[in-house]
This record gives sequence, C-alpha cells and structure tokens, in this order.
Amino acid sequence: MNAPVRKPKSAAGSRSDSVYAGLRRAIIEQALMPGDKLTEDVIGERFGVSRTIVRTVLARLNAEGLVDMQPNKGATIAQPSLSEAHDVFETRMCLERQVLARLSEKVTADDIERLQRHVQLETKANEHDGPAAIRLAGEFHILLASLSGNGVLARYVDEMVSRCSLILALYSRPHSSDCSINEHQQIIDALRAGNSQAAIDAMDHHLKAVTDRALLSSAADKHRDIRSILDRYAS
Amino acid sequence: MNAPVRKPKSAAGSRSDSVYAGLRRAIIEQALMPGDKLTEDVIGERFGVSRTIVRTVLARLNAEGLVDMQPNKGATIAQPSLSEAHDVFETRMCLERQVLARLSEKVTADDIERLQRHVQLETKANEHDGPAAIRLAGEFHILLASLSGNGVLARYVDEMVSRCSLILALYSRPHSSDCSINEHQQIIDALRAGNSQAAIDAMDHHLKAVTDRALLSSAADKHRDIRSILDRYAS
DNA sequence: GTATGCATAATTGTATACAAAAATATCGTC
DNA sequence: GACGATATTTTTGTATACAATTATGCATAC
Repeated sequence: MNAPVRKPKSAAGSRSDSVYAGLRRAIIEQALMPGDKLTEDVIGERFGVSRTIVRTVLARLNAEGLVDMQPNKGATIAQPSLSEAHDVFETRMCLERQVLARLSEKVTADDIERLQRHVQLETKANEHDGPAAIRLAGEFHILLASLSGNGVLARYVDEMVSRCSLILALYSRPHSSDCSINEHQQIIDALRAGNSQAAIDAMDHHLKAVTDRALLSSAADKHRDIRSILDRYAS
Repeated sequence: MNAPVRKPKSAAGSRSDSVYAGLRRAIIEQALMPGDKLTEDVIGERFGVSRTIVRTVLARLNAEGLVDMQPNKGATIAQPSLSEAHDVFETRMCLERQVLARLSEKVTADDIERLQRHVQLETKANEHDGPAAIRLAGEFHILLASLSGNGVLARYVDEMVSRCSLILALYSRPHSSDCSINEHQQIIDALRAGNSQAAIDAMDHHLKAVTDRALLSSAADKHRDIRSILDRYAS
C-alpha cells in the first residue's frame, strides 16, 4: 500500500491531484450522488484552490465519465442512463476477462497473498465502515487489473469500476456486499489453483450478479448540502 | 459521414473543440511526431486562442494518452514505450473482438454498405493523399466500433486506434497500407456472410499483422518546425 | 394561483497578470 | 576551446478579472 512508489504524475501540478483524489473518492463512496451540482466556486473554496484548478479536475473527471458537463451549465455528477449502464457492464466484463486470462498465466504467490489481504480488508470494512466497503469492493477489481501487468487494461478497468459505483448508486438498492466478498474469494481460489477457466467463470458470475442487482430503480433525490460533504474530503 | 447527428459535446465551449480536433488530426496523420514539444503559447497563437484553452485541450489529449505531460516541463507528443505498445495492442484486440462479436449479431445491410463505402474511400486516399490514408485506415475500426452500438466500447477503441498511430509512427517503417485495405475487406465479407468467427479471425489476423509491422525500430528525429505544421491544421 | 417579463444575482467561459520553475545565453576562468 | 557559474529569457502554474450566459427572485397581469 505505502510502498515507496513515486507517482509518475500525469498532468499538471500536484495541487490539482489532491482535489481530484478528494472529489473522486467522494463520488466512489457515494457521498456525492448522481445529479449533484458541482459548482466551481464551491469546490474551489472547500479545497482552497482557484477555479482554474477545479476546472482542470472537473474536465478530467468528465473524461472518465464520472461527471457530466454541459456548455454554460457546468458540471454535475454523471447520471448514466440504463443503456449506458449496459454498455459499461458489457465493456467491463470484456476487459476483466482479459485481466484474468493474463493473470492466470503469470500470477505469483505474492500476488495471491496481496489479493487475500485485500479481501480481509473488505471483510473488516463491511462491518464498520460502509463507504469504505463500497470503495474496497471496487478496488479489488482494480488490484486484479494492476496485477495483470497491462497498464492500459488497468486504467480502463479502473474507469469501468468507478462508473459502476455510479450506476449502483443510481439503480441498485442499498446492497449488502457480503456476497461480493464471497465471489471475490472464489476468484482468488481459482487463480491459486491455476484454473483459468474457473477464474473467468467466477468473474462472469460475479459481474452478472452485480449487473442483475442494478435493475431495481430507486431515486433518492433529497436536498443535499454539497459543502458539508466536501468538508470530509478536503483534508 | 455527414449524417444529422448532433454532437453531444463533452466538456467546455466549442472553441476548444476546434483546437482539440486540429491537434488530434495533426497527431493522427503523423504531421506532429512523437516527442515533438507542444508549447502552449505557440499553439494558442496559431489557433487564435488563449493558453487557457490550449491547456484544457492538452490535458484532454494527455488523458487519452496522445500527449505526455510533465510538471513544469510541459507537453510533448507521447512516445509510447515498446511495453506500452504491447499493452495497447493487447487491449485493442480484446476490445475489437467484442465489437465484432456484437456486430455479427446485429449488423444491418445499411451498416455493411457504410463500411463498404469507407473502404472505397480508403482505396482512393491510398493513391493520392498519404496522411488521409493513415487516418482513414484507423477510422475504419472506429466506424466498426460505433456501429456496434456500445458507446463505451467505441470510445475505448477510438483511443486505442489513436494511440496505435503513434506507435506506428514510432516503430514502424513507412508502411504501404494496401494490405490493410484487403484485410478490412475480409472483415466486411465475413460480417456480410454472418460468420462471426471468421470476422473475429480476420480481425485477429489484421491486428497481428499491424502489430508485427511495429517491430522494426526506426527513429526519424529531425529538426521540425511545429509552427509550419500547425498552419495546415488551424483552419 | 399561475404565468409572463424584467431586474438582479450567480455561474461559467476566456483572457490576462504575475510568480515560480526551467531552459538558454553570457561571461569569466582555466 | 571547454567548463561552470550567473544572468536573461522562455515557459509553465495559478490566481484573478471581466464578459457572456444562465438561473433566480419579484412584481405585475390575467
């Protein structure tokens, strides 16, 4: 986790990165909900940066499909349509199959152990910390992808997973992710056994289950104060 | 091509879009080569916009993997490493297989005809207009992806194709794309015959051929004047 | 009570200003 | 002439200013 890996830094300075990370986490953990308005001034004020930075971050999140931007209307947390949701799930499955195909040929004992530790984290978070549990469930897939060794694939999986949490926030009932954890364990087991097909099948099953859960519509459109939420993420 | 499709517009105003389109085309057509410096002032001056806009565009291109950005050092056309190139090709193949799997179940006669017309364009451009030929060869795959009906998939294929032209610019010899055109035709034929597996095989073969071509290193690092190149794209 | 128009406020789009960093040129020394 | 330190220029990072657009509130008419 805290290995001495220097971040290669993609774009501009490091100031924008903390805003990006904060906003992103707020979205992933469903503190900010689909449809929420992201006013540049408000965000800038909370994070202590100018609109210039905020704008950069919003554009980046927009490129990743996490926020919608309309000309002269500003940015909101994205509200994927059902058809978009299907596209995301299909693409995600396609990518994650490739991840497992790769992994089952090159996975090491270290990798397995790292995955195993992650699932333990998930289990713990599932009891205490709701938001973290959501995030960790997604991060299991991101970890898998990064272990695959294909950076491009990993980036795309990352995007798909992020967008999925948006979709779940929109369409799924407040799920208990216990089942998720079991399915994650099955994937690890299949990888450990070197059974490529079983791993892919487990992933298929897992993602299908997630997809199915996202069928019951429910819209929780209450009045929400973005400022108070952001305070917890501006650290 | 000029169907009445309104552009949903992703990010900010329409001013940045023309800069984006211009720069992107310059990269795809290999007028701007990997490693070329993209000074904000220079671009802004040529396109008649401020650095603010240019910066937005560069960030976007960076997110798509077409330009590299280093803090305090600015932007350059990306120079994918060989390992990155492998990642791109692998991911691209994974995505395009999915495109064909989808298409072979839903392709219409109109789709086929549209693809056929595109290949005709390619053939023509191959004789007269070098840069356009490069671009059109890639756009065949983008057209396929967009016909698949999965927007997410289409966006990723688009990105992969763009990055491939960078890779080809870097590692491949100045290829004649005649063979490409034949292979495109084979894919269409397989789709027309409703033969899903043949289509996927043809695509596999095609992409493997492209991959193989990108093995011979050759570095054409001459002094190049970005200004004169941009004049042709600032329209 | 609902709708319409206008005045006002809030928000976005873009350019510009200025500080910080990097690249480049200049000069002196050996 | 080569090398290195310093000054100058260029380029980037960020904030801010201002115009343009959109949203909001309020009064009036129906």
